[in-house]
Amino acid sequence: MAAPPERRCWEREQARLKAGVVEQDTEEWQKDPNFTGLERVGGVDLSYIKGDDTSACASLVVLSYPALQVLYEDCRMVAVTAPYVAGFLAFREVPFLVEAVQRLQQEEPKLRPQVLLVDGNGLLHHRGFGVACHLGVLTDLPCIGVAKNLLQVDGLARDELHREQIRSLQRSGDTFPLTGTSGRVLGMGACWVLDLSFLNAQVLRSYNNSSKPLYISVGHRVSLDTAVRLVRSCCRYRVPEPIRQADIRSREYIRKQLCAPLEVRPARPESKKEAELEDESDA
DNA sequence: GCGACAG
DNA sequence: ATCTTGTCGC
Repeated sequence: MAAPPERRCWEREQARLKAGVVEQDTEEWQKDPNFTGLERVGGVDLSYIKGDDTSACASLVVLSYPALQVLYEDCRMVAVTAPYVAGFLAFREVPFLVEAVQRLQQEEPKLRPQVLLVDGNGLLHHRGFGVACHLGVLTDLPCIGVAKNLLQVDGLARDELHREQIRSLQRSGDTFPLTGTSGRVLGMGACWVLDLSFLNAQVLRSYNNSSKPLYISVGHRVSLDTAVRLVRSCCRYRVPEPIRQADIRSREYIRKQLCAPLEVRPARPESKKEAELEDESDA
């Protein structure tokens, strides 16, 4: 659990970093209706092991645009220290994501993404500084927050109004603003994978009832409008391709990681020859 | 005061 | 985040 002193420390850091957030388009391609000039879109994600709250796999992928082919992939096991607390996700995940970006810039500078899609929120956050803002400021990359669930902040909740917005969305086929009690638009809800015309009416109805929107918000150096347009153009399925690929690959990496120790472990308690065995099996 | 709460 | 089976349709 997060003790009060730690929490105050976090908030101090957030306040400091927030001063660096840019909520406007800063790149030329962002102002183009077709994103001319955009060639690489990055996605980041962490996957966790079921009962283990310290081991995770951090992944960063870079996709070509607009083809959305994987150009770069980096998966790495990391030791998570901060617990998951809603509103403090950045302090749990961001350090490893920053490392991944730095590794990419050092090893494959030509593959540096021009924008990052982040699993989580940006301005749609209790203090207007979610993980997407955090990562954007620390890497100086344009970032967009894409959450699969609504973080209830500033009066936003999964209430009747929210459900009605989702229903109306399926008629207009577009997006709806996430307006807080303060009157400020913190992000946009969207659900584009609605092309279910091939289903019969019965199934279509149940599918619509269970369909969930995406929650898109500004992270850094991008306008909300551009963020929504870009995420939409990256969606083959509900989750935009960069994040989806990062998610798939980090999960797969963990799955293999989980199997590996089982082959070595039952060998023997002696430690000397274990290193040799591991060397051989790795090669 | 209690509950709700991105991944 | 993670645990899980089948089922339906292209």
